[in-house]
Amino acid sequence: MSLRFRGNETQGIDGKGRVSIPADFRPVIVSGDHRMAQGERPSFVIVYGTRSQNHLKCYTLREIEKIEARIELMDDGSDDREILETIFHGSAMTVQLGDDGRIVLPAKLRTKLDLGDKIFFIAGNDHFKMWKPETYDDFENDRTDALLRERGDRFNPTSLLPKLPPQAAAAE
Amino acid sequence: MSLRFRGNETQGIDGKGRVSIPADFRPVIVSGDHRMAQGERPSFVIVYGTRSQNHLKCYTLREIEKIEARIELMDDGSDDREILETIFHGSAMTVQLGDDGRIVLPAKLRTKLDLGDKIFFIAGNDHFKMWKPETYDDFENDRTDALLRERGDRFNPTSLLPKLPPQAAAAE
DNA sequence: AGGTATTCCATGGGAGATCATGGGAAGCAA
DNA sequence: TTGCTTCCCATGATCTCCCATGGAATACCT
Repeated sequence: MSLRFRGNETQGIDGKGRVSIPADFRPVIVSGDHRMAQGERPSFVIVYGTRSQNHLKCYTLREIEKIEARIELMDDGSDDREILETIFHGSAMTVQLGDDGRIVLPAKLRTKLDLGDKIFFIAGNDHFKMWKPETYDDFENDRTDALLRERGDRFNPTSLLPKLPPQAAAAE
Repeated sequence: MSLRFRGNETQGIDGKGRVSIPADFRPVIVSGDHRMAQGERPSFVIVYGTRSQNHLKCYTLREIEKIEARIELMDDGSDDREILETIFHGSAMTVQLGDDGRIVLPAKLRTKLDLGDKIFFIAGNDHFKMWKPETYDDFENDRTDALLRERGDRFNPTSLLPKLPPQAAAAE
């Protein structure tokens, strides 16, 4: 099992569009970058997606390659495959971390998210997301809270988890 | 069967946010940490959850990975999965035990729980929880008592336990 | 049993490393 | 040139790591 992204963080964006990647995320990016051995600096992939996507989704090189492999399993020329190729190939970019752990967020993306001088990072399973803080609060945070609330006071999210298949549980 | 957390304890928080993990919990954390072999120090994961969560839930690495594996069984992009990812990936952090058995509780979490200079630990099954002592008294202690009371005077909690399936009971 | 040594534990402080962030100079493109 | 990008250096603030202390609990000795 490889390193995972964990946690969330708000970081500043300076006048040059530079953003510090949260320090906790950096080792994960490094460990997901196979090319590093050749003296390159660690990099990862930002998927900005279609017009309606209001956040950026970031994958390690290893993870994005897994996704690409899954796309290649799909039927050539199918609509579904086209959609995924447009998102993951056509609307994505590779960025490099500087020695100081920062990236430059291109003006195009800052405009797309309507970013000010702050950006919000939050870890997912195999990726992390970057949001305009206000957008996250309005859409995501409130939505999660609402979803939790509508299940009632005593609701324990852990109860949503499916059971592990018996042999996997035993392997532990 | 691995070691389990047991008991409860109130510990101090010093000016730097340092907290001694109860000595009884430490061997359990160590035994749940696979990476230890590589010379790392024992670590575990604190899940602090969404705004409404008024305590911290702490899992060994082994246990959190079980949870992550269960999340991965869920449908990509479903609401339920999003909630769990937000909680277990987006609102969690890995902490390392120092040689002296302490962790640093970041200011962010101390603020979230409104902690003073004391913190209350209580063991669960595969995890332990950390509470602001006063909050625990107000919410949890009272709640458990109330739940017990509403079952009547003679109620014996052990009667809630399901029976072990016969072969598992024998294996023990 | 009484007293003493030893270990483990909780807690505190200081030096050095890491991190977020800012600015200037050098390279590049229009 | 003019504007933009990349690289390098600088600076507080915070966080880590290491060392020190005193107390409690346990083991040990006589």
